[in-house]
Amino acid sequence: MAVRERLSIGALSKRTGLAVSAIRYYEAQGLISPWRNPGGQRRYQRADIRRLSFVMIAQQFGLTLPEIREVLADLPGNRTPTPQDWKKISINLRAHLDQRIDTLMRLRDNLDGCIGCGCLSLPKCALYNPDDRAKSYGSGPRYLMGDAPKT
Amino acid sequence: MAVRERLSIGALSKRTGLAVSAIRYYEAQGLISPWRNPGGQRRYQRADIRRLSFVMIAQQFGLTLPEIREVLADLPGNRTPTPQDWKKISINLRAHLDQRIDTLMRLRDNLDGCIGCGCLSLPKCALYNPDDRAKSYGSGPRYLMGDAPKT
DNA sequence: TTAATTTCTAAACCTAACTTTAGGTCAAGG
DNA sequence: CCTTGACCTAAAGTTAGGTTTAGAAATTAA
Repeated sequence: MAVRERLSIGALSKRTGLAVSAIRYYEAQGLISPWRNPGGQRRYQRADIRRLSFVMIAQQFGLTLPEIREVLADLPGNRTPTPQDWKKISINLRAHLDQRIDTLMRLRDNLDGCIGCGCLSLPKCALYNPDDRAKSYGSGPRYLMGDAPKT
Repeated sequence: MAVRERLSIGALSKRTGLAVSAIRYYEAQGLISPWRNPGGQRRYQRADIRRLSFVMIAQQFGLTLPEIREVLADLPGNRTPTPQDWKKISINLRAHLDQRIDTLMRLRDNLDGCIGCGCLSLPKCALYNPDDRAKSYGSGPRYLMGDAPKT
């Protein structure tokens, strides 16, 4: 409730390590909603430090910003995650992570079977399994990722 | 040596599943170097099917196109990998993959230790370890990835 | 021989997640 | 009061890995 509860964007930047421009960008993406002081400058609560920390951690787990926004939006009153919220969320993050690890480990197993084979035959080689490709826009040939080109 | 050894870009596209535009793009990135017929059209060898297969597989291992180019460039005569080359290369790819898996597994271990904690304190939380961040341009706050912004 | 495919180049566009820039406003210290 | 330094917005730029488009030339099929 004290005056120092209200952080400027620069102060929040220092506390979280995020660039000021990144914080504004997250706002544009609907991840955080500060209010404004009479002069039009953004003012944040202390809880927003945790909110942004959550965003950064969730990114490490491979969530996109829209996905993170949804997780946050599902919290009652769109609040910053409490320890109780965090418990539920982290179980989901773990599933996310497990899947990524699993995919990579299968790839590794296949590689072990292929060392020395060198066939690189696309129809036959277990190493080339499009189903296992990490799905992401902007990386890797999209054609093979289920997004066929026009011609 | 027969005439059918010389593939057009469309034929190569069908054999590899890559879009024609992707093949041209790889050429611009120095991953493949076809010669031209009298009319100026690209002509490829059969070995180029394997070369592109290698590119696709290496991408799954998380190598960037410049990295793949270097691997290929290290081969004598910049040739397409033979089974012998492949053996050496695949041992390197495995190390690459092991590291990625290791990073994710450490993240998972930390998450397990944190479920129910919910502190989300950046200075203290093991979940927030910038060293473990996947390094990639265009994703994630660059500031924390060692690429400090101007202001 | 003509029509239909392919192919060619160069440049613009796409996504995600930001950063940079330009031109102006606000706030705090001396 | 005045000068910094922090902040504001909107738009454009960045990166990787491609795709799309436009207009022209080559090739193939009928």
